[in-house]
Amino acid sequence: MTSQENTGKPAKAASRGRPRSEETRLKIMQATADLLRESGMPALTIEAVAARAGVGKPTIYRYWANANELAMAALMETAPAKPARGSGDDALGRARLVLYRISETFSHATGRYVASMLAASHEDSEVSKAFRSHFIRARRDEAGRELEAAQAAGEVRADADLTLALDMLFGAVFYRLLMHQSPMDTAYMDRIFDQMLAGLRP
Amino acid sequence: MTSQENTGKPAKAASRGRPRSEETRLKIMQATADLLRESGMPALTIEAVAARAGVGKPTIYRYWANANELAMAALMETAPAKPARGSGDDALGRARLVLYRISETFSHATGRYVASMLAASHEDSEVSKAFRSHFIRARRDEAGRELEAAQAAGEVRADADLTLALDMLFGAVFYRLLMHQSPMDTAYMDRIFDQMLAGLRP
DNA sequence: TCATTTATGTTACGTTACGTAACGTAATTA
DNA sequence: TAATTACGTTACGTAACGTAACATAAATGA
Repeated sequence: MTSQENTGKPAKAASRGRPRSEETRLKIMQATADLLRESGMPALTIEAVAARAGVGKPTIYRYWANANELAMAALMETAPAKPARGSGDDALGRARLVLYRISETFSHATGRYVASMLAASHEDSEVSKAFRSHFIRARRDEAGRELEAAQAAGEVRADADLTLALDMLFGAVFYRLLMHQSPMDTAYMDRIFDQMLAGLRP
Repeated sequence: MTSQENTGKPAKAASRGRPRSEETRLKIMQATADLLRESGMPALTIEAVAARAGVGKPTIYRYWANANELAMAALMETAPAKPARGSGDDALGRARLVLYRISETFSHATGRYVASMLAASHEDSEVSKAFRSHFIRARRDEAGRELEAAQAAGEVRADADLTLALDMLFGAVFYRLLMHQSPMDTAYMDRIFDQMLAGLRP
């Protein structure tokens, strides 16, 4: 059994032998997150993580295929993308909140890593897919549901292309973040959102 | 003199000693582009490039600081982002052409590398800046000029925020490319553009 | 209690690529 | 001809890779 397609959280089956130590897993995640925050991706070597976490190299390789996947796993735990529940009064307001939340997530220092790792990972390992889903797909779906609700309520044109609208909303955020390196604030998010609405209103 | 901030094309001064061999430079660029296309970024080691190009390692290090910069330099030569001159009848039509051209550039196999390298490079070396400018800034400015012309001609609302519009147009393209991994065709570009226009028209 | 199974840490190993230094040679200018 | 700069070759120490072998620890089932 290779370590190729492993998310770090084993499939809980096989109740037979010695169980996977959750403590060890946490130590690895913590050491990874720390190293990443302190010294960035280039410093994130398996050997450094092993040393810092006080675990053996083979233990790491058993669950993650390379430093990249390790980083993704740690970022998913460390920088959780919380759903934007709360004070939205209407569907459009809640969709706007999702965008705010996205910009929060990615504006922090570690968020930059998340963003560029998302962009750089073309391989489709389990971890890679989970990473995408965790940080993007889930947010996008959330915003999508709100836009659909808004459409049902007549606040958005019935023939509007919501998929396209989502591409443009999320696209602007990431584009500004990755290509521009410009700051993200809620004022900017509002302008994006309003601009988009101008084209969507009945 | 370190090789730190070198674009590969020396500042042509110092007519004193033996001149930089353009042939050697080309061999390095070619080998880099080939390796990148055939086996991807992980295979792009300085040693491999040196061997393939038939040059010495130190020669490469004299002009590029690392494999990343080497790749960027090669991509700038190999996958030139041509300006979208031609058959645009009006300003908006020409802006649309720029978007087409962008999607062409990035839809090809090597374009994917360009895109993810753009996203991943946060360092601000000379090469990195040139890379950004070559593939993004220049295109964006080009499209921006057309939108301004359209605005002056009254085809776009006078109070429209063009910077924002450009973020959304370009953002959608890169978002779809990098985060979605979805195909880009002119039909999609048209939908993006039309959607945006819906919010910009007087 | 004891055999079996699985996870872990340690140590060790061969391999690859790094980035630089030293040297002799080639190409150009003054 | 002397000075200068570029190039290729060889060599070196270092870092990290990824894996193998081994002994040990922790759980299960008979």
